[in-house]
Amino acid sequence: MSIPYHNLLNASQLEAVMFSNGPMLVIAGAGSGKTRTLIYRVARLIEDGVSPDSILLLTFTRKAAEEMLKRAAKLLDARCQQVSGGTFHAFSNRILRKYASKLDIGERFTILDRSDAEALIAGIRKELQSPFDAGTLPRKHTIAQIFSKAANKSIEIDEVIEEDFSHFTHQIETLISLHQEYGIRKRKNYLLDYDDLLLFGKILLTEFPDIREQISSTYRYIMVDEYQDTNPVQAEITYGLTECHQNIMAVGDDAQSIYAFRGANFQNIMDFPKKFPGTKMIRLEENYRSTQPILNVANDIMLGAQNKYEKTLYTKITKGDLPRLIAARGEKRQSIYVASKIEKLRQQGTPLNQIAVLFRASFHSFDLEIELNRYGIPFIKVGGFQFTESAHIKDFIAHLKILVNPYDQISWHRILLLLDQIGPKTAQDIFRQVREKDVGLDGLFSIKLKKKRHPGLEALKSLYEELGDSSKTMLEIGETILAYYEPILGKKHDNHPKRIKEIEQVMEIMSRYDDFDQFLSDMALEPPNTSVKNRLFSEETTRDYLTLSTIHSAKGLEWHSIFIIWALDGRFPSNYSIYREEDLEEELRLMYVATTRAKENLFFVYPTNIYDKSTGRILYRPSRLLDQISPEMLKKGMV
DNA sequence: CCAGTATCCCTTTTT
DNA sequence: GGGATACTGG
Repeated sequence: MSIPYHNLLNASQLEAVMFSNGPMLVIAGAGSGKTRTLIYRVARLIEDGVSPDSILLLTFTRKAAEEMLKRAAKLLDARCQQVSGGTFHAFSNRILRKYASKLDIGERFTILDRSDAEALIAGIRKELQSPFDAGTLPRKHTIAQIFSKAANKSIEIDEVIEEDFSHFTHQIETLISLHQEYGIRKRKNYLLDYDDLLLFGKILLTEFPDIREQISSTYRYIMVDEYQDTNPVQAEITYGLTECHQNIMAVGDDAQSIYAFRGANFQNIMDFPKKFPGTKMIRLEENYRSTQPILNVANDIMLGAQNKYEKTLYTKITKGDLPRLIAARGEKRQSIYVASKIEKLRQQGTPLNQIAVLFRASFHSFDLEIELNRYGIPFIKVGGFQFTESAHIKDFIAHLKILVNPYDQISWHRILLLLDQIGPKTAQDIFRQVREKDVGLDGLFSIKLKKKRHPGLEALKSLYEELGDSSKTMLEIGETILAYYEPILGKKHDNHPKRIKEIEQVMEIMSRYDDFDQFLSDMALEPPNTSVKNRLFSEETTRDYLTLSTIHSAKGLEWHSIFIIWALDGRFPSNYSIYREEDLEEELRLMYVATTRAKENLFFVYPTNIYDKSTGRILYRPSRLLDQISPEMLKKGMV
């Protein structure tokens, strides 16, 4: 073997890397070299003659998978890049396209993102909302949340409502029929939401033994990263994938489970050895990332949790500065403190790409972004609103989507509402006609309406006439659509040059694809997620960016210096999550994840004298999640 | 049946 | 500060 594994890995890591066949569970504390272990195992398997395309690496984001395989390739050779990797959703999407006929879902189905799903729900909601109802139905956002929770936890709608939304119990009947109708409509029009991808993927693997065998003979070695954040459906998929050969390596850390809100259950980790008898258990506890003072704080934070496995992180890096807890008088001072401190760190030689500012919710960084601009500090922001969710991008993409799936009701609706003199009723009528004719996009050309002239509709017809009868490349199609859309955009928004630029960026991404199906899937499942860029610096002039990120999006990453802002009681944890024990524990784990991202410097910063609208109180106390930290382990300050 | 305006409510995290 | 809803005029 060419790689000197035993020189490069500690005993437990080595054991995991050398393990070959059968089930293995690696419980890996934060910073314990979990990613490293996965990478080395990929390399080791390939070096031992396992074919790279028989390995499947399931991770939380595509980026994580790509990053790992790139590192594996560096370690061994380019073969590692042939390993299949991605999210459960992306993997399900792949097998569903291939075996669509089995489930009768149409291989060119459309993936509904969250707002598409909500739009579909809103339509049905309107139809169902009768004047005889006692109250109004929950808003579309809430309804989608209920449906999604049911799907992800594999339970019924009424259970979810009784457990988490008991104030809607009186509307359970209506919500159940709304859910049924939602399912019918998706099926009829070849639409799948995020949850359907997993659900149908699971069905494929559990109810069709022949397909399960085909798939498992392709993928002989399954690796699942972040297993603590899988939900019951994903667990079923894992079981299905490995039933024939039992070659499964799951890696996770119960203390870092932060996705319970979407059905994840770290019970999956506990159940693993029961589900796979003879599981090899390996624990990685030595931390290679952070200094001991940082780990002390992290360990103390977890003291507050009831539901956990006793575990204490330790490191050989005993020296280091004490983490700081800074009170700032007001949000502005918080922003100024953070920005100036970052500037100072940069002057002392820490590159910006080694610094991150983390926060609980995406809007927490708004004020800081202004301050960073003032200081001329370039940054990228990860998490929160994606630019693919903004209206103009969705409009543009909708025009492409109906080329692939002409019965995509949501996209039709979007496109038609852009036109003058067409509102919800007319749009619905047009879609109904297209759908009933059942001749694909051609249905558009024989629409009959009461009004004689519809200039907008005529323009739309000629757009699709142009797109229909030629052998245009993807890019040319995009340009044609943009040319059509630009005047519409101009009428709707004042800042349309900026929006056009963003659409051009999307076309740039599109030009790297060979077919629309893949492009559209990726836009829904793995959109480019670095949204806001500091406009003072274009991408070309500097590669050194500060990172602003939600804690959720920072999972698995590390930086030299970390600032956790809005560490204010009432914001993190928010007032919503302090009532239920399990909610509060998830916040605690979230704080734990945030602190363990830091290698050398850690700053908790909170503004004081913040008026809270929802309670009418003034917030001034540091986060209760920090209460368990012994006073001597933090250096306190005020600015 | 569309489009514009006034009013009330809630405000997380992601595939 | 945005979204859903209700109401009004065309």
